Amino acid sequence: MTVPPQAEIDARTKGPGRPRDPEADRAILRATIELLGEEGYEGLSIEGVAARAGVGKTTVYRRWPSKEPLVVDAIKHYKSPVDPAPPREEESTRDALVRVLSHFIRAMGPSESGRMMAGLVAEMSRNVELARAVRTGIVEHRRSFVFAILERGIELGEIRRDVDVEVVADMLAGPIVMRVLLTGGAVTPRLVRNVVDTMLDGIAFRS
Amino acid sequence: MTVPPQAEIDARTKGPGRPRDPEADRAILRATIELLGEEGYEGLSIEGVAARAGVGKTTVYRRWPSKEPLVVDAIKHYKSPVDPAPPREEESTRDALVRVLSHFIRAMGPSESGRMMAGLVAEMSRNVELARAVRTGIVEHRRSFVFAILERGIELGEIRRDVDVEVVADMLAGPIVMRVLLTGGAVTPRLVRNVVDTMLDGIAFRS
DNA sequence: GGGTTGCGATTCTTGGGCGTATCGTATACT
DNA sequence: AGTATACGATACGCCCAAGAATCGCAACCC
Repeated sequence: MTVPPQAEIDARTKGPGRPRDPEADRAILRATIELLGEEGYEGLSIEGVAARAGVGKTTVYRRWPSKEPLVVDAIKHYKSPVDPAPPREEESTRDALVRVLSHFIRAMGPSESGRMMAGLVAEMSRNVELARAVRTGIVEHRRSFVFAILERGIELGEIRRDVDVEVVADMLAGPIVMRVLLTGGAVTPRLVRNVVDTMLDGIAFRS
Repeated sequence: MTVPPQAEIDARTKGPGRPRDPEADRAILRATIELLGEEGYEGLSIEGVAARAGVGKTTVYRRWPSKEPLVVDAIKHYKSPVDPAPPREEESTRDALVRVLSHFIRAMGPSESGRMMAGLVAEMSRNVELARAVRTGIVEHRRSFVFAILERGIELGEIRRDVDVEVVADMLAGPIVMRVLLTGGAVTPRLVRNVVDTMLDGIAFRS
């Protein structure tokens, strides 16, 4: 899924005059993501974005009319550096879950999207457009990897057929999100293994 | 645990002059909580708090020097309307978990602390004092009820001894928090039962 | 009753971001 | 060459909140 920037849609690529610098688009979107993590949505200013991107305010306003469309666009273009690999043929469901969640904790690290997500949460409860962009562009994308592994596990007979994959996915990601956003607790590979094993085996005592 | 307001600590309750109106303290703290949910931490203004509380700006500044101590104090005094009842003698661990999590989804509703928590998340990643107040005053308080039930379940032999109660508590609350803060999905009693049963039984297929 | 402090309301200065306009320069099309 | 648009930089008026100061009145102590 490749989304052309609103800027490119609006920009007349034909006709006279100096063409827009595509490098400016990239620098602005990158600066927006960075500052979202550092300042949050409310604290984000167009002036700050322009300064961080090394461009003039004019260059920002020529492309985006205000903060909201800019942030929505930045989120649409945001990609984790790498997606987790699909499960290998011989890989067990447990190992695949550990692997994809380990990938997730790196992606949610403070230098990655963790701080950015925190900066967006407050505004998401007010701003429907923004919330939709985050959900479809980031949250659903990441949950889809867990869905795939769980459904494959059901096919393989390693996972019960009656489980609700959405709920299980949230139970797997929940402790990581809780720690990153709320408790500030440690997010380690050990936590991931613990979560996966607890999820597979349950907590009920069996005699 | 009762925390006297910073205002009361500072206020000279003895000596000459008109005493401070304790109703003003309560109105200010309540307005702060309300506006945190509506505007978020960044959007919260002292002027807005004074207006909502029906007091003058002077009355706020006489008690708190700035926004951060005010919000920290408001959180320290924030109490959910009611805490969940402790587990009854004959109650199963499953029923107790369903009951306490059902209580939790009400407490995290939009008219309760759900929006307030969303409004705080961004600032918590920057503001250590605020983060500590939220964690010790709200998050830990609520987790403690789940801890108690899990540890009781271990005593009763209904829960395995080797589980990590912190991780399990986050796995139980995770789907609720994820939906409230990120996905906006439905938070229903059915979800709670689903989460608890999935947690107890696990998802691994057993022949 | 005099001294002291709290009250709501209002005024004032300061600071910063918004969004527009304008500059001289750069780079494209025709 | 001529025209049109983009560029970074800057200046501008506007608005809003911070935080201090002041006012007349209220409530408490001695």
